[in-house]
Amino acid sequence: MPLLLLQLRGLLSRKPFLNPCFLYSLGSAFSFSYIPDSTESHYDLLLKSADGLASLRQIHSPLVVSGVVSQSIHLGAQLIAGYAKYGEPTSARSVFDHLIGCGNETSSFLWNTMIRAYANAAGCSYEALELYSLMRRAQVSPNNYTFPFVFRVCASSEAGSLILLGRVVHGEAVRAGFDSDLHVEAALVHMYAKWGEFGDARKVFDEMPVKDLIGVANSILGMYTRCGDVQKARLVFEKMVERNVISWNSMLSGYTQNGQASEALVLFDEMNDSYVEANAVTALIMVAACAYLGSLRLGRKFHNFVIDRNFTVDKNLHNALMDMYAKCGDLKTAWEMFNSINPSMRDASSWNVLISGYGMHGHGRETLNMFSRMQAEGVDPNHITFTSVLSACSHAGLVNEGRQCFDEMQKLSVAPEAKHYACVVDMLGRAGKLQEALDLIKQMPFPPNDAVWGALLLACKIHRNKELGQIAADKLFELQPGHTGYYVLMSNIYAASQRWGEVVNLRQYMKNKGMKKPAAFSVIEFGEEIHGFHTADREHPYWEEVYREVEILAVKLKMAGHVPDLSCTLHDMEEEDKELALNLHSEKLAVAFGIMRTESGMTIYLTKNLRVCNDCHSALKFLSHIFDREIVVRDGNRFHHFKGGVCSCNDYW
DNA sequence: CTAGGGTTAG
Repeated sequence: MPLLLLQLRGLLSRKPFLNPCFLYSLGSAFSFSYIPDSTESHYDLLLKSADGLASLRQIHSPLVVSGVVSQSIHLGAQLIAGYAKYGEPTSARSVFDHLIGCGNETSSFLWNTMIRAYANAAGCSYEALELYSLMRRAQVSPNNYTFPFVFRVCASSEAGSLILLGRVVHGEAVRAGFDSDLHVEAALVHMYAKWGEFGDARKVFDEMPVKDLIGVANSILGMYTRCGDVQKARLVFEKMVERNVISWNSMLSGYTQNGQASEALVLFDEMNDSYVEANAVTALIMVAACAYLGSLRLGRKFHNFVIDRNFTVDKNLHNALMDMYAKCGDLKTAWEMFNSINPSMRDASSWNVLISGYGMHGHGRETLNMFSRMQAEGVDPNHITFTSVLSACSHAGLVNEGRQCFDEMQKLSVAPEAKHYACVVDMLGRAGKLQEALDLIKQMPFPPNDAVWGALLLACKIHRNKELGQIAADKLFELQPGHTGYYVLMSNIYAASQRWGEVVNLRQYMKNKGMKKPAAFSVIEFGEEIHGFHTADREHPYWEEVYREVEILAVKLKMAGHVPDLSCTLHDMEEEDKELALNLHSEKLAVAFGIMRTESGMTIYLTKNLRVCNDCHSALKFLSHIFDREIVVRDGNRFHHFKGGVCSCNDYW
């Protein structure tokens, strides 16, 4: 055996790229204990090449046996960091306790390492802060490394509102004289920015001696996008002296998260023209933007981008790509990507991406099949799975299946939340079972929220039920007094039952309160072009031509039998004006532009921020027949595939 | 031994 041992050591020293842990395992396989030289450098080499929890543990025991670990805080620190990295903070802590017990209790480095380990491990914020307080009680001085870790914990979202504690520690950093350290300041700005404490973030920022630090600005940029102020974020971005890939990614994701994915696309082109290289995170953000826009062509482009650049496709990116294909209607590719995942690695999130994708496109039966397969393969459905399946049943009008699913959910002890009730109310309501929907609401074990009453109100609008609609609306006006959509829905119900007085009252009320319907907006893309239209848009460069085309379409529609649905206009105007207003709906302008500018037979892809209205829905059905074109519309709620005069939603949306 | 972007799915 000594010979083999010697050979192993030889290999180890000559070929450092050979994983010593592998050799170590080899030693174990030949049933002898492979203990390298009891020197720090040997263990250091072993630790550096550890590539998993198992190998870490293998090195740990001889370290303890040989007693080396007790003398080397550097080896100990590596073990601590390693265990934290592989999600074993308890093991990390036992190493730390051992080292502290061996007379290293005054080493700031060791305390810092353990605090950092907790800060990096999930769900250990409390432990990190407790350790900081123990450190202080042990009279060990925190330093410029300690404070950033602590501030990061105070900033982490899992830790709840730790801003007060953060302020206390800030004071301690000032007293310890570390408040003018670059990293301490950056961490402070980040912490305050994360909690929306703009005044304090700004104060620290202003007092910083080195102002052009990229990190500081990135935090503020992120704060603005999280607060929904994407314009201010852009202002910070524009003012930045130096932008790195994180600045670009922050701005790109800021746009997507604030519903301006098309802006992200524009900015991405600018990024390409700059000297900053996109990375895998950039790709993930852009794929998510394409999913949001429902743009398969661009989504594919970014998928190719990932392949060309040889980016590592981790679980997040893989799921994001799958989600993009599912949302953009390429369910075949989404399905292929799903199948490429090792079955043992498929968890609820992978299944949910697929299930929600099939559901969004109105494939109710397939959704239910997936749902059964998921359970057959031993993956537990969670609250999101049930939301997706229930909403799929609703979209496809599969009422009995939906009821069954709702029962099953309770058997599987997934507690139904308000959103699940909202899906079931939506499903029953659309199917015309308004009374059953109301009965369900009354049976709820907790107070129904706006989503639940909103689903009932929508159903009342579809089925023109003023009485139940009034009940739902009264609740909604109480729960969400500022939400314009509910007032609009109720006024549609009044209009449908010719209650013009009530319509006027409601509109006057909205006017007095300064409430405005969010502006409708449609986007069309073809080739390399993307065009956006507002309702009655006169800013688009070709608006005059588009208006002429819309008029032509209106005539063709009438000839084909389309009857304008005047209830889709809120305004008490002349009938003729109402028709005109309908023609200028953003999706009609966009589709007219698409018909003008694309070759016949080409599929038209539209995205709209709000739900498509009745009149446009009917018009799009007729247009798909008249021009023999497929029209794919992603509205605020789901996808519609118009083909040959019918829509994939079966007029159920 | 230090930060900063993405954490999915409805």
